[in-house]
Amino acid sequence: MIPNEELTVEAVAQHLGITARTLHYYEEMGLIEPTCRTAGGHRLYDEKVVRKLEHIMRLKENLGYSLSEIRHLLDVETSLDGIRASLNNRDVSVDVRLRQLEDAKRSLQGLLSQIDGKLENLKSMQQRYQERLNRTETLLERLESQAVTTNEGK
Amino acid sequence: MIPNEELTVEAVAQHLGITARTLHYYEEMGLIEPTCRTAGGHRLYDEKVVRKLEHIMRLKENLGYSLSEIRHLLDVETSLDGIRASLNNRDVSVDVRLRQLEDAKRSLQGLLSQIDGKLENLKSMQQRYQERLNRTETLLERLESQAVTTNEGK
DNA sequence: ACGCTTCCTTACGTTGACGTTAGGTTTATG
DNA sequence: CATAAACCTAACGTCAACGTAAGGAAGCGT
Repeated sequence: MIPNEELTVEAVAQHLGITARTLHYYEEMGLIEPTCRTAGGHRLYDEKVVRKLEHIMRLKENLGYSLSEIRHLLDVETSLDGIRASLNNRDVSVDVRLRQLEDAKRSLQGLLSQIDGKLENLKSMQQRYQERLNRTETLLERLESQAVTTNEGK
Repeated sequence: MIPNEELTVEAVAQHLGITARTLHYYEEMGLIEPTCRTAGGHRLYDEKVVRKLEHIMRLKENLGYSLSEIRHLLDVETSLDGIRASLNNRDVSVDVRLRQLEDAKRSLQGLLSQIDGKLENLKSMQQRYQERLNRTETLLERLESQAVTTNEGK
């Protein structure tokens, strides 16, 4: 994959297994932006947006987040990056940055505790269904051997 | 919690943090059934249904399953229980049972691989956000000490 | 230059999972 | 036994997350 390649909307959509409409919708919702447009107005994306979209899809599919919740999280992340980038900028007061950082911390902690909860739930479900599968497999083997002997008896 | 207690629709809903409408809807979709009705037609549930509902909610919230997917899974589970219960019933042919068992096995394997995938995804997300939180916390501490010294200098 | 595909914007349609009335019945309680 | 609270069925409303269609412009291969 060539870096800085400019991808059309269909290219991105196909790569991610979604549709162009979804990209447009995410743009409407303020989740993504095309990196640039052609003279005629066609959208062009780059690798960075693709990674962001993969991130969005993980948040959706693994945590069941709504698009507005995802937007909030992305805002938190970019806010953090912004603070990091402007650390030696005297124009931003320390107080403002402290508030932003504490908001970000709370958001991240909330997210992490949700992830922890999901992990626990998933592990117990995994165990439960693994046991069920094991029982099913032993039962299946018993019935298979029974079917064989039945056929042999013919 | 007294076993075999008969719970009204509101009691169940409150216990689970959902609404009566949701219970009715799940009944419409074939996910649950009240264990019985009063003479006047009011629904009554027992502990078993409550556990089933908790199971349903886990499938929804942790795996993002739709109600029809959940219905399918529940059907598989009851089918398995049915086979187990009628093992010494000669009326059911071995062939039929074998097919049902193999279907069930496939469904369970699919579910388990989905769970595995989610677990992996969640773990990597957990790591990513944990690192982000750590960086945020160290940054916060740095800024806090900075704010303190600034105030001291006044 | 021309045809075909891709993309644009705008706008209405759809689907799942409930929420919300409405009008009438049942059940619990003083 | 009356009456308020909970419940019933049936039906329409809602919201997020897209799907789909229309009419026109842009890109591109030859």
